[in-house]
Amino acid sequence: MEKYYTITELTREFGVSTRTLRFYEDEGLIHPERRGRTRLFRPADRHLIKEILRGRRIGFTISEIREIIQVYKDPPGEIGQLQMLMQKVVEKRDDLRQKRRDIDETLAELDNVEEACLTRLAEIGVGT
Amino acid sequence: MEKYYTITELTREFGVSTRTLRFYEDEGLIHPERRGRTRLFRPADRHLIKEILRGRRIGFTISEIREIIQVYKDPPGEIGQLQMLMQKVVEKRDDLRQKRRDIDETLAELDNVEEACLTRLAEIGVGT
DNA sequence: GAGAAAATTGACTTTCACGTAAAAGTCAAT
DNA sequence: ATTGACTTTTACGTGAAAGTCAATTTTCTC
Repeated sequence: MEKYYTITELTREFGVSTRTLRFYEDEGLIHPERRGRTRLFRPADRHLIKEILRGRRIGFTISEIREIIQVYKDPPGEIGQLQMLMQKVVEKRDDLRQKRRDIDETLAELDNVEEACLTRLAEIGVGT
Repeated sequence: MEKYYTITELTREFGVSTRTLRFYEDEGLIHPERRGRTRLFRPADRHLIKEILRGRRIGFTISEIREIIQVYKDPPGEIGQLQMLMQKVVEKRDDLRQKRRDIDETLAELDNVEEACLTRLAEIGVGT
C-alpha cells in the first residue's frame, strides 16, 4: 500500500522542472526508487524535496544541503568531524541571523518605497 | 573637506574584491567620482555599497538592486510604471516573509543538529 | 496492441556574479 | 631612480544551478 508520486506530480506541486529533480538525484540529494527506468517517489522523498527547496530559498548551496541531509542519515562517528560540523552549525546560524536582520531592514525599506509610490500616485491623481 | 575612500579601503571594510566594486559600477549601481582614471568613493557611495551588499545577502539579483536604487533616485512618473513597481513591492515582500519563515524553521533545525552532535559526543566520550 | 502521452538519458546552452591574467599607469617613500 | 603598493582597462574564464533540445524508451488509454 505504498503511495508513490510520479516525477511530474511533484514538479507540479513544487513548481520545479523534471530536470531539477533529476539534477538533485544526480547530486545525491534524493534517491527515488525505480521501476525499470522510471522514478518512483515516496512520501519521504517528497518531504525531502520540500526541505531541499526550503534550503534553496534561503541560499544554501547544493553541497551544503547535501551535508545537512547526510547528518540526518548517519551522523559522523568521529570526534573531529563532529566538532567540525558543530562549528559549521554555529557559522550557519550566525549567517541566518544576519540574514533575518537584513530581511527585516529590507521589509521596512519596502514599506517606504510603497509609501513613496502612493504619495506619488496621489500627486499625479490630484494633478489631472 | 570632502572625505574620499579609495577602492581598497572599501574592499577591506566590506570584504569584497576590487573586481566586485568595479563590477557594480559597470552595472550602474554606483557612480564613484574620478580623479584622472582613479575612482574616488564618497560617503554616499560607501553607504550605497552597504545597501547593495545587504541586498545581495538576502538574494536579490543585480537588476533587482538596481531597480530599487532607481526608485530612490527618481521614482517613476508614469502611473502604469508606479503600479507595476507597487506590485513588485508586494511580491518581494511576500517573498521576504516566506524567506523569514524558512530561516526560522532552519534555525530550529540547526538547533536539532547541534543537539544531536552533543548527544553523539557525549556517547563517544562515555564509551572511551 | 496501436498510438498518444509521459519519462528517460545525454549533450549542449544559459545566466549570474564575479575571478583572473595581462599590461600598464600613479604615487609616495626611500 | 627605484621599489612597492595600489589602480586602471580589456578580455576571457569559471562554478553553480539549472534550462533546452533531441533521440529514445515506457507507460497509460482506448
